[in-house]
Amino acid sequence: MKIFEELKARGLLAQLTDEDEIRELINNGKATFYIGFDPTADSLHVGHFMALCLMKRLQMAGNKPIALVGGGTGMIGDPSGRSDMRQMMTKEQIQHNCDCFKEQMSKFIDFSDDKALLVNNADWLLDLNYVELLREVGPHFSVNRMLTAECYKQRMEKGLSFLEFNYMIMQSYDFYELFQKYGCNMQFGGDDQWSNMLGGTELIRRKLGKDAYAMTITLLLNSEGKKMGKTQKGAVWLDPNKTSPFEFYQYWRNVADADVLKCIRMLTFLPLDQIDAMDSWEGSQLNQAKEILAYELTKLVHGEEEAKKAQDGARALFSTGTAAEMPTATLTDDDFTDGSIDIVTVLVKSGLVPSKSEARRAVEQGGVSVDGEKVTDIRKTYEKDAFSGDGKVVKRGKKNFRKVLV
RNA sequence: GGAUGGAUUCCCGAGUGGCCAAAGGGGGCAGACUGUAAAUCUGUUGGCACCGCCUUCGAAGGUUCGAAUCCUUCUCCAUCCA
Repeated sequence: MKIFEELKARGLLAQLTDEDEIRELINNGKATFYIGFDPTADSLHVGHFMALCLMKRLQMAGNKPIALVGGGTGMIGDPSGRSDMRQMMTKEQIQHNCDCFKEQMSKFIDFSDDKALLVNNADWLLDLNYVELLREVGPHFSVNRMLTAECYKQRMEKGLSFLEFNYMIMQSYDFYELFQKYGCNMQFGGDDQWSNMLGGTELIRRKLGKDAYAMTITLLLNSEGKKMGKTQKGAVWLDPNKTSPFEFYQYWRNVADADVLKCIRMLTFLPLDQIDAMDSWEGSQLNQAKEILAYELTKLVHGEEEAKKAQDGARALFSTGTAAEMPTATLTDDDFTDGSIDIVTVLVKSGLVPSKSEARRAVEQGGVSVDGEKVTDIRKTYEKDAFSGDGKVVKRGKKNFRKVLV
């Protein structure tokens, strides 16, 4: 099976400008393609991960990827699919985020020997002259048509600033620039980028009279239609300091039944026939598929060793309630009064709850246990010695554990 | 620049002088049931020294015994006019 067919079978392809041409190019390793990453945070997240995997797959098939970090476009902020304006970032922030991106990307993509490129659009966008740019590309964009673009739809109701309106032009200019400089003939990206990407192919056609192609990846949505990779606390990050391998593992271990196979298909590198075999799994067997998903993804992002640790930790934790692998918290002398500490304070200090009120509530509702024993009295106290040695395993709810040491 | 309407707790959205830490819904959290799933049911959802106190209803002032509610100024947003 060729790469194009594989991508299709995995359900990764959303929209394409010219299916036959794109198939021809990528199946024969003739594509030089780029994917843009806007530096909105100091770490990549799951959404970026899909794009990186796509790059990797295509690179393995002999195509040349260009990873573009949006040091320039980040100054503007992409309005696509957003209902309000992004907070403006300072140049320093953007630069910092770009640096972080570069480091994380190099773990996935092989940039050696010119096999892939890493560029920053700040290098050409920041020096543009306003009037010159207007004259150069302005005539090729129809405002009427831009306004009907899907990516502005939500903003047409709530208001769209001129700043953000220009995002599409900047992104189009990127493609135009890369096309000329590196012979980049394709752009890939998330499905929400479709209109921005088309802007680029149009610009190239009008300015240079040449063809370039665009293709989007399906957005990873769960069965409820929400974007995956988000938790209550925010995104699931690829940076182990922001989302620990254990948390990362747990996120995927806990996906809904309806979403497991889709995730395995779209995110992992497991062979398709193996995935097809899982298609008929149900019940507890399907539960195993979640373990596979979690393990495979953790392995891809954090390496085999971390994946093993996370898996062993999780298994032990949910079967016996004890394990070496779990987040720890250390109490200091200041946390104890007269050598003892109450359960409410333990919960807060360990980071299991954000406030004492919530701690109290958790205990009162029977959601707290220490070393497997349910705690129901909010006045329960512990001596300092109790935490010495291996410490105590404190649990809030079903899935929140913390080993508390002294 | 002018006119009108609006800004309420995580989100949506009631509340138009005391009964308001603020209805209702969503979401979150916890419990039961389970498969670390979904659905369902129950409880809970500002903080703390928790039958009490403190801080919250865009911001700052003011009226009042008492304000999310009334007045003044300001900021931001939406719609219409220019």
